Amino acid sequence: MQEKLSGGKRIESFIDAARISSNSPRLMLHPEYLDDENILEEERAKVLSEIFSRDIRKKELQALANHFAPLLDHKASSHAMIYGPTGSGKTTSIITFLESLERTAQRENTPIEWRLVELTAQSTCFAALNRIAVSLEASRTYFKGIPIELMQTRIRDNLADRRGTLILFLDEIDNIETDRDIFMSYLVKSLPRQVPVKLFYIFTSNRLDWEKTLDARIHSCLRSQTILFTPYNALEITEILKLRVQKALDPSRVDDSAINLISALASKHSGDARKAVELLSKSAMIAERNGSRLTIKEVEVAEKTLEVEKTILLAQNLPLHQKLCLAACYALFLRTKKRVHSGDVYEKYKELAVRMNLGPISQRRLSDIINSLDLYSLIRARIVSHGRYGKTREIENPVGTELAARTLDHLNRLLVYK
DNA sequence: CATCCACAGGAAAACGCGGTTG
DNA sequence: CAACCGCGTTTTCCTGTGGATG
Repeated sequence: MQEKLSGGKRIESFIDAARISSNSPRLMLHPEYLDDENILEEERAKVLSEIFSRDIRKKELQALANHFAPLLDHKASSHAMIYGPTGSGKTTSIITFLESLERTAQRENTPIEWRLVELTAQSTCFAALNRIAVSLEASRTYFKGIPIELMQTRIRDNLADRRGTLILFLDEIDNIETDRDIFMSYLVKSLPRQVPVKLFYIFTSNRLDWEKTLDARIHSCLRSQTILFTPYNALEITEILKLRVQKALDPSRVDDSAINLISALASKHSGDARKAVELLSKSAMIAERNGSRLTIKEVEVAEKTLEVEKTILLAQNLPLHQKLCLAACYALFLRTKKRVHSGDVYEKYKELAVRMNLGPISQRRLSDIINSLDLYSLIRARIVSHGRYGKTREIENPVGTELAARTLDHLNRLLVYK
């Protein structure tokens, strides 16, 4: 009885607290401005144009304009190759630019069209052609199993009645893993000859050396202008964040020092604006929950929780064998502390696989899995030679003991052992 | 200096899947 | 329906290699 009463009282106090905090002055007035995924298209454009009007990315936009302006006067131009790390505003800048270009062209009655082809996930030559076809006709996706030539005819037929100029914007071209030479040579050499429309491409890539990985003959055909996007510096990120604060939050409840900390963290780490906004969003959520202002303290907490959440989310969405591999690594880290070797990981992995009644995977493939986990920064692997005692990968724990233990715990609950 | 460990990672073959075609 | 197709994945087979050790 006593228990029940106090339990009931506790809940009542929760409700009261919730009412107080929902009635107290709010920090997040328009949270949708902190979420790039769910923001309305036109609002997004507005926010972006404000960013650009503040002279951010001016140099890059100018370069794009210089490159494509001749098209308006029916002069020749060439393809554009655009490099820059993630979150440096490549995609958004280019889309904004192309929209403006299209508008200008319409005013002058010069038909210029453009299409965005997103190659977000890693894919193949076939999948990429598929996406191009889809972006051209906005109809069904074709599945694998049909010959690649048919795919190419599809694209060609679709372009056959087009005239004027078409700009194809292939975002993150380096995601094409297999047969990129075939793909590129088709785009650059064959296709333009088969269709009446004037074709130009814009490629973006995170990796600076992407062009050099191409076959030399294609490379020489692809006479292209290169434009570089440098990562945002702390000042620019501060500008971007301030804009978001104005749009989404109550600026009087946000400390300048907090914003400065976020941009310092983001610019030091990667110059990735998306990450900065994400951190701002998380900090604001924490501040809102505590009913307090957004200060340095909230940012610090947010950074910590963001790291934990991301690691665990990443781990639980991994394919089965990668989960097992990760579990094996973390288990070894917790037992032996420092470095472990790939052979040890394979043994441990096999043990786990047998416990789960699974046929274990070959060592060759585990080697690739270790590489991919390294790519996600869940482990750090590097090749080290121990001379007489062989050459192996040494695997270290970059996330810290505590987080590894928590992730492992999470994984163990997810995986059903015999 | 040659040796040889303990793997890395490339190449090719084998497999399985989701699809089309006759 | 079977036969077939091309893709992506996995296995098998293999050659390559940095450097401590004898």
